[in-house]
Amino acid sequence: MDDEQDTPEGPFRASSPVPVYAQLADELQRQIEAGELSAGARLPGERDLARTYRVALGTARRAIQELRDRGLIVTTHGKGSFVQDR
Amino acid sequence: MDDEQDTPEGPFRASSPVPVYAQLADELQRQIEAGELSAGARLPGERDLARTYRVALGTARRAIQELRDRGLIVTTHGKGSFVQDR
DNA sequence: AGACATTTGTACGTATGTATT
DNA sequence: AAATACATACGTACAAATGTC
Repeated sequence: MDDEQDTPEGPFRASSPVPVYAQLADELQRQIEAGELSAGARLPGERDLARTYRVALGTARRAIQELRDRGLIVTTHGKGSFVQDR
Repeated sequence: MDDEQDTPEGPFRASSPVPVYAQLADELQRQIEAGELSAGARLPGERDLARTYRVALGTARRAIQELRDRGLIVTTHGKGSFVQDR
């Protein structure tokens, strides 16, 4: 079934006390810990994430920064963000 | 002479290999290390910085984030950014 | 070398929400 | 209640790094 990219995946709500960027970061962390995103795997691009989860580019970037801060991924200019080992 | 707030202070140039936000962070770090901003002192607000240095709000915020990352200041919601001891 | 596509980085500007005083 | 200040969220454009052809 190829119904995964048009599923809204979200929706994240701004009314939550948890910021949208943190909700997205949490969701991605869940995917990493569930093994849906394995170590070494590349995350979807910022724009892909923004589209998929219906958030602004800046919000997607903020979520990615959050994951970097949590030590879960490493980002390289021109390449993408990759899940860290451990 | 009170000519300090209308002096452009900058100007920072986007043509530099050093990003504008880093140029601003460097300038503020200089002021801190020169004692122009002492430990415990509050930095100008983000919007003040943006106006004074003629940069966008987001760029001023980025510079402040940079100083946080460098461990030079601490920011508190609703209060401001304060120079750290040491 | 050069062109091209993809992806992240920087910089701009605005509106609204939340915390502090 | 009001003023001030940081936080979040939106959207856009161009620059820079990477990889491929």
